[in-house]
Amino acid sequence: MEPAKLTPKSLSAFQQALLDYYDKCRRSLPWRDENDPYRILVSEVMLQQTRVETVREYYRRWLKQFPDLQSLAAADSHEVLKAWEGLGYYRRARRLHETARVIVEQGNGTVPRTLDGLRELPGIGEYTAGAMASIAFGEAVPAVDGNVRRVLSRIFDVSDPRPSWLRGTAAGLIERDRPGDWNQALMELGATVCVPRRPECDVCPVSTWCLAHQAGTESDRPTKSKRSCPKRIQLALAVLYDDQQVFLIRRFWDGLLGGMWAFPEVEVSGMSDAETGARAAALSRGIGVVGVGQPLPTCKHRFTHIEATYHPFAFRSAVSPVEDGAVWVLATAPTSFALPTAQKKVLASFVEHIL
DNA sequence: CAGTCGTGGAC
DNA sequence: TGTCCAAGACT
Repeated sequence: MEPAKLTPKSLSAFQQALLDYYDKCRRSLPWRDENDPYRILVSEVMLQQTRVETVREYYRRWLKQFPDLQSLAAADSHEVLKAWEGLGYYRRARRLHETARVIVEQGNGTVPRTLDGLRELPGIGEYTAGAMASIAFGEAVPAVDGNVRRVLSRIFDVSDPRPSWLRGTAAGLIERDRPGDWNQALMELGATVCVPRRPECDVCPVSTWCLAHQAGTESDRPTKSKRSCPKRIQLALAVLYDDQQVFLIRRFWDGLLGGMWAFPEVEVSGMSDAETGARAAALSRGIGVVGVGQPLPTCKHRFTHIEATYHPFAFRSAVSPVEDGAVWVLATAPTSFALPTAQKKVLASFVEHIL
């Protein structure tokens, strides 16, 4: 087909081409062909900044554990966090839990049906509200995620589209009969064909109308922002143990890994090895440490904006009564305690070297 | 508004 | 190896 420009006159052909592609080629996903607002909600929150393949299994287990809004609203915070363990961005779990409680307690269990109503809920931003409103309730509103941003940036050959332009443009393209499918079709195209690197324009159903493809600029659209390099920090960490038990504390709800269980730690960036060991020992004050700390191999862990190097030390101790927010658990099976990936690494190292 | 907030996979 | 990125939200 000859190159064409996307105009009000050609819009319906563009819509038809993309929806045909979606109907024919869409991936089979557990949350597709689903009209339960709660299930749509869970999938959308899990998918925030997280790959489809990662979400699949979490989604399945989550619905088994929390089959509806009521069961989630009634759940314990730590139980919720444990179900989210390993997914990352743990504040999402807390906000999803809050949202469930708000809907059950204030909304009588009825999920808001409009974008504006959904937008009020914690953890539901412009994208998620648009996705929910269009997919679950058929409201003709845009849902601009990273995929849609890339697709529109290429179709209109805009290097750095502003959020307001994206919303307005996406709103003007919506196929009014199938808003939910339309938004998902745009995302599906971005996820499978109009991908960041080496887009497959030769099989793209809408390349005819793509200005970037016509100009040969698709690889440069949208412009990739240079992100700041992660901060490097050193952390001393204390593994207090007695027989097979280790000591964990619950992190504060605010901040990194909020609410997760972890070994006591302290930042020691720039300090000497001796000072690092001393700071690790200081972490165990008051817990009844018996001997000196045994250093474990350091391990690196990369967060989004932090490159952390952990310096773990194992201290033989004695199980003693602990206050709220601390616990002794079996090192080989800390079940029911949500542990961050980095802490699991340290725990595995401890089990291997000390136990 | 630029920074905060995880993790695993692709290349 | 490092680098980028993935159905963002919130401050």
